[in-house]
Amino acid sequence: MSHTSGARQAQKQQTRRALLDAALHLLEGQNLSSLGVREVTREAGMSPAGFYRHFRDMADLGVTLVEESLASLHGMVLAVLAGPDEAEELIDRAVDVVAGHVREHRAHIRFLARERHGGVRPVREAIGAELARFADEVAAALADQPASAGWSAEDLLMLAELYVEHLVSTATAFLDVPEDRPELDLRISRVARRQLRLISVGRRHWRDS
Amino acid sequence: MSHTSGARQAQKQQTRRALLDAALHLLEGQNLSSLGVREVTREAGMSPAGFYRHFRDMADLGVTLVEESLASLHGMVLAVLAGPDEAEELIDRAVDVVAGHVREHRAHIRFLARERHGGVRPVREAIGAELARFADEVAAALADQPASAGWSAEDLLMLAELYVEHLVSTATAFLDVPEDRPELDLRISRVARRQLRLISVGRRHWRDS
DNA sequence: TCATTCAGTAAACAACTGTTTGCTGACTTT
DNA sequence: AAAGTCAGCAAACAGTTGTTTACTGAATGA
Repeated sequence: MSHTSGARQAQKQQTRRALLDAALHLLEGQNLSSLGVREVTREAGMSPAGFYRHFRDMADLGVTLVEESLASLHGMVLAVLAGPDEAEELIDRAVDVVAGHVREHRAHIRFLARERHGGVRPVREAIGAELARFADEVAAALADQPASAGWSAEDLLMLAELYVEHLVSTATAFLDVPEDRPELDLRISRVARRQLRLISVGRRHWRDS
Repeated sequence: MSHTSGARQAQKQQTRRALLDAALHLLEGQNLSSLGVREVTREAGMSPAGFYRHFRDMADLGVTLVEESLASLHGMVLAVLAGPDEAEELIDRAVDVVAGHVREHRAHIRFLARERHGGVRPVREAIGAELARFADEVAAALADQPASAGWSAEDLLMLAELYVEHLVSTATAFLDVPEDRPELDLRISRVARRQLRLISVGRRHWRDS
């Protein structure tokens, strides 16, 4: 077994990163299914053949990007859940965290939105599976809240899925804001907060049909 | 001005349709940004040059597909809204209509889901603009319901956007069901109904914070 | 020090791409 | 019946593509 750190491995990781960054950059303007090996290596400043020292093919690189993107997204979900239990505060915090996350990881989030239903099967499935995992985590967190007393596991999951779906759609809404109209961010935040509040009202009155 | 019907125009429309169908078929497995002119004409059984008698380029064909797809989707939205006012019935009806629509227009709906955040700007924008129009229509329909008494226009729109977003995500959930697991449709319907019910509970208790 | 490993390269492969050109022949108009 | 229109075609254009091959030379391990 070879060491993972050495001048050798370090160099390799560095050009691997260059490939991933080049791909991520190019993917801001196109889909993974139209991204070419030569295109990426050209952008990364290396020869086409070098690509195959790191990835089997483009779908392989895509799956790696999914893992990266979802790792940061996962951090965000945990950050939201770790907040206060009180509904109002939690909602404000959640929307702010999403807005900040999109601002700081634009390319990754765009990639996820674009490839979630995109034309590359393994990538699509990796995203779907991970979003399902998020929903499970959210459901588990909800179960710990006092407001969930008397809720069935099934209903908790359906609520969690509603939250995750809302999170995703809010994130993509932020994404679609043109660079020159940053004031739209405020409207998105306001609407998202109200929608979450409405859902939380529904949650509070769920039992008395 | 030439007649729109004549043996001439009829033939033209027919091969135009063949091109659109061929594209729609190929787009089940890839993104518009990777779809080639030659690929489409080959599938449609004609020569590459013929393509340009009908479309300026692929993005142009894509926008045409958006119009088609959204026309049928629009019909669906109207069908949902035209139902009974009573919440419970309306929810059941809405979910059934979505399920049926996805079953009957799979390729169109998949295309919309795939290109909504896809890499072809004009297509993306056409979809976004039309979804916004749907939200406006839903908001207008909501305004006519007695349950909306005392609601501001802004809140009605935020509720309508929540509904539209939920409709879209339900439709894509149906899409992702593998051909050999049709029993999953039932779970999706059940969850979607409960989520809509929860939202409608929130709506009913919205005013008393 | 010397042999080995291996990330990155240059070159070549056949196959593919979008688009333009001039043409043909069936339809349409006069 | 003659003249005109125009959808679809074959061929050619200059590129591009993914992938394999044999190679180089610096980092590694003995």
